[in-house]
Amino acid sequence: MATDYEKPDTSVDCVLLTLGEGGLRVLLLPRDKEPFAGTATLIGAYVRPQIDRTLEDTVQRALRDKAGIDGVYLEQLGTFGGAERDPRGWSIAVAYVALIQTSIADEAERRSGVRFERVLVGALPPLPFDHAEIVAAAVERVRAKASYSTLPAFLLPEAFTLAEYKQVVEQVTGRIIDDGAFRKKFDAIPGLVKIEGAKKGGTNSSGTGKRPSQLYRIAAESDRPRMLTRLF
Amino acid sequence: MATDYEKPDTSVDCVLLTLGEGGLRVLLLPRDKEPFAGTATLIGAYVRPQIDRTLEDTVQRALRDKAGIDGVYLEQLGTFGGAERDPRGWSIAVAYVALIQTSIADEAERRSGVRFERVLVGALPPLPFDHAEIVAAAVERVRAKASYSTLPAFLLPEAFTLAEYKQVVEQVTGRIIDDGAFRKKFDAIPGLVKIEGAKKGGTNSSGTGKRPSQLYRIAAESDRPRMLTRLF
DNA sequence: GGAATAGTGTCTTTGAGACAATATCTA
DNA sequence: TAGATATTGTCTCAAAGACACTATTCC
Repeated sequence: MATDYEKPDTSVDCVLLTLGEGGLRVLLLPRDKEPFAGTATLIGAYVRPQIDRTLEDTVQRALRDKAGIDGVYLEQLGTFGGAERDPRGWSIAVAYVALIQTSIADEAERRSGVRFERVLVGALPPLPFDHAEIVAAAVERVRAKASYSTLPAFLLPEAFTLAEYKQVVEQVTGRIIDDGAFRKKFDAIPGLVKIEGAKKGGTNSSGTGKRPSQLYRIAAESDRPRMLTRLF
Repeated sequence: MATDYEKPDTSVDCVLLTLGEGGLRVLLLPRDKEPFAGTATLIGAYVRPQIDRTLEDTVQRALRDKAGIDGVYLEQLGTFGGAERDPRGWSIAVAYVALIQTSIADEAERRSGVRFERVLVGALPPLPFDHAEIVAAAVERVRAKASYSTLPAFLLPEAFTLAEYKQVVEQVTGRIIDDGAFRKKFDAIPGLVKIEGAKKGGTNSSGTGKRPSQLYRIAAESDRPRMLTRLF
């Protein structure tokens, strides 16, 4: 034991992001305890030294226990601490971003009975504590990294087309990218590889796509996004 | 009070960086307590809810009390937590980077009697805890931001020449930049402004510079680095 | 063949880098 | 005026964006 002073409460909070109608969505769950019981919030947990060995352990435990989600891509976002952020007093929250594909969220709901509130990041309801600020930071981070890393791939299924990847980048950054330009860059991205085989149906809205398109996947050896020098 | 579980120790650690012979240097101080008493370490302090209102308060307090340094530019770096990093048990350290000009460090030493160990970031001695990892992250951060923000200005005196700024960028990034190219970009950087007046002596090693050069300073309204889209 | 999307090629413009030329100071 | 650094201008090359063109599939 290292100090005689009172210690702040320490927790983690996870901004769970996925794609949905209209773009990037945060997955929220109703709080089960006071204060703000019943209100939709980020998924979090207190750090429990007896159970967790690392901070990421705490996050994975929270996701597993509260959301039925296992082993996803995590990125530390920042730490929010102070006397004001929680009405109960001084607290520290280490915030993380998690990116999952939509089907994982669907499965989790089916298997563990949870019901996510999936809200567009641009239309957040009022959130308790400083969770609105945390979500804003998460969106900012994802937006930035969408342009210079392979992070968007973590929002997509294992196999995805170039058009789908492009659509994610466009949705997240809000910029429309020229198809030719995108394709040139895309081919050169390390960390993404072609899968031999094509895909039917196309990615368009009408559903009745014509020419099938090449599928890609994240290179096996990289379970985290590859950093690159400005792509799009 | 929010949990019945034991809480981890929570502290902040500050990577205090400055320029010196050979480039970027970390300022370390000998620890005054066990474990590792006497060993050079980062400047840190336990979070004290009774004293501090925010995490930055804790950092500023540590810098003031232990290093005699006041009100510097701070940037949160990341949070390091887990069961292994401190032999005393589970702990969390929120790490910050602080950039100061050399003269501030000199003054602090003169006024408060502390003696910094100023080590080149490329030649660190063995550091206790996970401080080596924290320093590495800090250097990485500064290196990256040197190219797309006005962060290097925080390592320089209030007034500096273009050549001095360029030298910082080169020292930090390790790349040599063409003078003409640098100048074109530099002129366009918002957040830096000309001071009407020149400077004698030049910036060269021989000391006997010839033509004086224009001085610049950080624009008054910005006490933090301006983010830009890739400069150098 | 027509419709619709996938993928390629080309042209133009922009900007970075290399480097030459000029400017301004001190001694 | 010589020497040294500051500052500007010009040329070249490569990448980015716009956009036209070809390819492949389903109906």
